[in-house]
Amino acid sequence: MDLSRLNPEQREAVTTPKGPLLVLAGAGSGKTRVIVYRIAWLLAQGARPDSVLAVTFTNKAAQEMKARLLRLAGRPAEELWVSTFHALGAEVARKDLFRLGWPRRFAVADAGDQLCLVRRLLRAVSVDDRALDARRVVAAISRAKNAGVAPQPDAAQEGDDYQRVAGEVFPHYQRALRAQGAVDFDDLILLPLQLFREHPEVLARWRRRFQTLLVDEFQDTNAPQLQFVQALAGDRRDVCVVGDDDQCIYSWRGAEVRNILDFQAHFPGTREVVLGRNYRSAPAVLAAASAVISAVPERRPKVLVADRPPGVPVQLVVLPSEGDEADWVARGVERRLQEGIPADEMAILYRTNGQSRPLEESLSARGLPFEVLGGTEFFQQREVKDVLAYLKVLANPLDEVSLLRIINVPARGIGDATMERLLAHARREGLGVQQTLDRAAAVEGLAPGAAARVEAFSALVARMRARLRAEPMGQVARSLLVDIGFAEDTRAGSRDAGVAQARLRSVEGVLASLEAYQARAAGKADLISWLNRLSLDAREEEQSAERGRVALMTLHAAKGLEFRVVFLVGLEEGLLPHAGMLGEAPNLDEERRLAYVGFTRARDELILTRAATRLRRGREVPRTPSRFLQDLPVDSVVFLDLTLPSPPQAGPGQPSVFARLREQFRAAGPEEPPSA
DNA sequence: TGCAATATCATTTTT
DNA sequence: TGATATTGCA
Repeated sequence: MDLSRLNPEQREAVTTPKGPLLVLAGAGSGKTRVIVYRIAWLLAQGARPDSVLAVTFTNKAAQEMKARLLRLAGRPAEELWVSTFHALGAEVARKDLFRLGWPRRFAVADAGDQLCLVRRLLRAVSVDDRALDARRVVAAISRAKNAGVAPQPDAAQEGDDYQRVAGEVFPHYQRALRAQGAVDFDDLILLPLQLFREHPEVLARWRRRFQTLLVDEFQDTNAPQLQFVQALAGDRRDVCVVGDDDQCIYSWRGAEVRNILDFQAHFPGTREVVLGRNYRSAPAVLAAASAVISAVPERRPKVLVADRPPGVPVQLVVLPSEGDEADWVARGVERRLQEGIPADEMAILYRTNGQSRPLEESLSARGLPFEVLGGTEFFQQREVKDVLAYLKVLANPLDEVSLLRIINVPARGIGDATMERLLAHARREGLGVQQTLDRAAAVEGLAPGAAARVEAFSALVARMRARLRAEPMGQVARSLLVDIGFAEDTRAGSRDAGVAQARLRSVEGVLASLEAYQARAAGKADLISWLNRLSLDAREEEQSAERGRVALMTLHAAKGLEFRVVFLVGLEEGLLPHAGMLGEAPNLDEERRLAYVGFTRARDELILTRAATRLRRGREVPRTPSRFLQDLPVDSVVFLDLTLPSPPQAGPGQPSVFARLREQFRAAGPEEPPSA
């Protein structure tokens, strides 16, 4: 085992004997390297590869880690279990969830399913759903579940309507999920925990299976995830966790920085190693990043020591509009490509997914190779959702949410009135929706024509399910879409032939992914596992496949990655830091950590941009520079103002740093101070 | 019931 | 602005 490429701290972390170990690793200090080497070292010490479990936060990180392990440790690494919390939870659930009353093949409800379900329940509970944002109800339910508390209807907190509504809907929500044989994302952690509690033999089995645990990005774990780790670790307590409190960016999802800061308390006797030498970033990048993060009050102060020769300074550029911003970034990408920097060594990062569009347009216009990572747009297209709903219905007869979605898509004469009667009948008779459909003729008050259409639909579904048992599922899916005239309907429904084409291409993408899975899984491919995989691990193919492209992604998605050149766009108030949801104060410290994560992705060059105006709801709105820019160290940053000259308006109460920026702008040429 | 015109209204991050 | 919900009409 060659440890010569590690520094003393890294070596200590890698070779610390078994037992609880906390590695506090600053950005770029070789965190992943330490985990990978430690695993290799454990194997060299005689650990069985299949007894080692490494947990990461995202699938991207898991794949990356696995690849590095294969390079370092060779064949044995194939047996290692590298997984995300949720994928691991799904695996535990898959084996034993039936003990808690779920069907053996349960489905994972994704965000869209949750939303539809909650909407339906809100209506059923007859809370006036108009005034309520179902998404916030979903969020409130999730928050309460992860806090380990059922949402309380008797709101002690009168202030929060959503908490009250969530409390009211929650029991129905849980019941409905289970009735559909489904679990949500939170359940993928919570239900295994319940299994562990109520069926000790299940826990014992998994403890026997995994002798050694390693967890990356531990600062982003929430309470149930910590419990999960504790449960698996047992008395053996051979747990190594790695993380950086400065990079905790998921507190909105219940992440507890305290999990890492109080690790000692959870695992007494923990050895601790601090990695503070930064191998990744040029000093100017590091200086900017440190300046921004050090304004966070509650953090473990740490100094990242740069280990590289000075590079180019960080650039901060102001442009007139978001279109100009995108163009300027695209030009920058083009220039660097010409200079020989590979496309996949560059990334464009932003706070929100919506910001990718102008960038995509500008890059396309120049014919530059890029890839948007992790965008949700694909799965939000109506056609994609419809097709997936069809497949879900085929896979899971209990999935009523999906059934209701597609029963009249394409329009087949089953309208609201018919559905009302069917659902009322089902409720009265205590029947499932599916059963009711099969015998629609028996439903009173239903026009014979309508009943016939319903039964025809029901027969279609039954026919497809039957074919699924004998034929490859990709083939069945295709023939289903032909049968229902999906393509024609899509074409008819969109004015523009090009748009229809694009939509059908998306659907083709879904089918292709299904067929790829089928080919990979050979004989034992089934629809439910594919769908669950899709929810757990969306877009896996694209992610690893695309090389040689500039990556576009959110700051959250960028965590754990690094690039030679990073463009971070939209450094404006309301965007970074984000304005948060109406009524809810944004967590400024978290936004700051997010900026820090973005900055520290850059190895050689960091380019920050902002636009003086941005289109918002079609209106051009003036923008204020991000407050984080005030903290940039002037001697590590060059400022560039590319807005059109206009009379400077010195607003009162401008922070003093803007005065300094203004000085620089004057010196640099055409000027325009950041507008207030 | 289905379609098209009109009104409304949005505004994070993700497993 | 552009996506979705709702309404009004055939």
